[in-house]
Amino acid sequence: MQMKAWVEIADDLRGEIQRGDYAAGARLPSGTELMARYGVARQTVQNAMDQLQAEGLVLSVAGRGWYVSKQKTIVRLARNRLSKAERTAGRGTFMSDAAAGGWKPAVTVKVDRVEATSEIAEYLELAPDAPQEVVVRDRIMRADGEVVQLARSYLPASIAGGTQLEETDTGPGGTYARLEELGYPLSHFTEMVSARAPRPREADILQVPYGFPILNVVRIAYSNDLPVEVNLMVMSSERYHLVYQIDAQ
Amino acid sequence: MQMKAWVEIADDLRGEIQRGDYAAGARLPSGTELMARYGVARQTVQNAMDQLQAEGLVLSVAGRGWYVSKQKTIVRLARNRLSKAERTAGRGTFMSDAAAGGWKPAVTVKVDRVEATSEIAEYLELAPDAPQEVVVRDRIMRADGEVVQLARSYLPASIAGGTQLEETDTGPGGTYARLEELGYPLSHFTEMVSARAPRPREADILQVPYGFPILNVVRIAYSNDLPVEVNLMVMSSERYHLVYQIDAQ
DNA sequence: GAGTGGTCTAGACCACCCA
DNA sequence: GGGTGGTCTAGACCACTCC
Repeated sequence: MQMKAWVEIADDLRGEIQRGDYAAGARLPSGTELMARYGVARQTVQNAMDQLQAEGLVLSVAGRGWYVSKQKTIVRLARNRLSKAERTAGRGTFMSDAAAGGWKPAVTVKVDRVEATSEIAEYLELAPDAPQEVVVRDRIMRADGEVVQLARSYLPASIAGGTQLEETDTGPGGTYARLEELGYPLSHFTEMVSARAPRPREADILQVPYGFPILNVVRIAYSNDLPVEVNLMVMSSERYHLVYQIDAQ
Repeated sequence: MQMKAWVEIADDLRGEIQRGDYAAGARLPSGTELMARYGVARQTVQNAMDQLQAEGLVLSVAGRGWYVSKQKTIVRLARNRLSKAERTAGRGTFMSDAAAGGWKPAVTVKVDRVEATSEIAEYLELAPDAPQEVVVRDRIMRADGEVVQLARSYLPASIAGGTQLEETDTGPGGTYARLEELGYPLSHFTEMVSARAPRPREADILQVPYGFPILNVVRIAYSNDLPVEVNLMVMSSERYHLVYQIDAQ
């Protein structure tokens, strides 16, 4: 009936999970059992389970079995995480989320200085004849020890060069607080959200299954229509749900 | 060196594509060629290509070959797509996007009336003792004939029942214009964005490869803190990039 | 008819877990 | 040591495209 055998198996198991036949955390039938039940080869069962993992329903534990994944506490990005109030309260956005979500944040930072790629130059609206040097802040964010986000920020060297923005620790309130002190009051941000499969390297770092999609966010910070920072973020879609509020005007 | 053979192949080809060895639209080496080049089995090459497809870099054409996917025109959702100006101009949000993007929109609609699930009741903040009946508007959106978005809206029957919101055609300005006429001026919207692998059925409808992630958006429309509509949207992450603007306050 | 991508099978090997 | 998930191979069949 079905064109693809593994689709039928995945549909069956998904239905059973959603109907509550298997509770969260429960162990699913083993590969050998499923091979017998459906009369298919090992790889076909594997394909079905890969699909359910990519959907976020199932978690595999090597040497033990497949388990119905528990609903992880989702991390919400509220509107006011970018508010001036949070900055003056001395919190960066990630710390702000952590405080709201109740988990223990940790960040490792690496700072560098490079020539902007054409993509970055475009985001920062650097004129072709202007200096193309940018400060790069590379960050790995952890929640309760687990890697949940990779972020890479670029700031024009003409603004950030030689300031605390080139130190690993940007101090209370983070990058945005320092930018405002340097005479660049922030007016607004744009965030562009997209999704894609992780590169194998990203999947390893974020500790997500290979097919599991990641969210890609490009945030640009503006000071009166002048772009002062662009931040490329990659996060596990299992851990993050992004929330935005829009006025109806 | 690499643990997984297909990861190495995928990394190689990704590098070659990004370095520009293969232009957009160009044909990649065939399966037989890659099997010979890397000394691996057919399935291993297939796995590598599946990965590159999920990343959105490669497109397969059955019976012809693998091609570097062209950068599709991205559909941007600007802030003012939900603005009052667009509504009074007689445009729904999808029509608004179409006008901005320059493509030909088409929508098929199915309307129904059902009991709210617990998820929907929660979004609409329906009290347990209040009537749970909701009007469901099921929509398939096409851009230039291609399916790009599935949307399912729920409105409390106490608001939408017996009105034009239960017709397939909601008239100029769409659902939101009618809600305002019915005495529910819109104050703001919340959008919650997440990503996941499509269910096989969704992948077929949206015409995306199986591993290719989809964006999941839950939009709630509020009239002075009263939720009047919840809209569950599913869209191909290949076609959609979501843009939000946030004030720095 | 030859070549292509896509799917499935049978069998093998590995790393891991648990009794 | 036996069971588990994960990966790879060799070979087969199918649908499709192009000549």
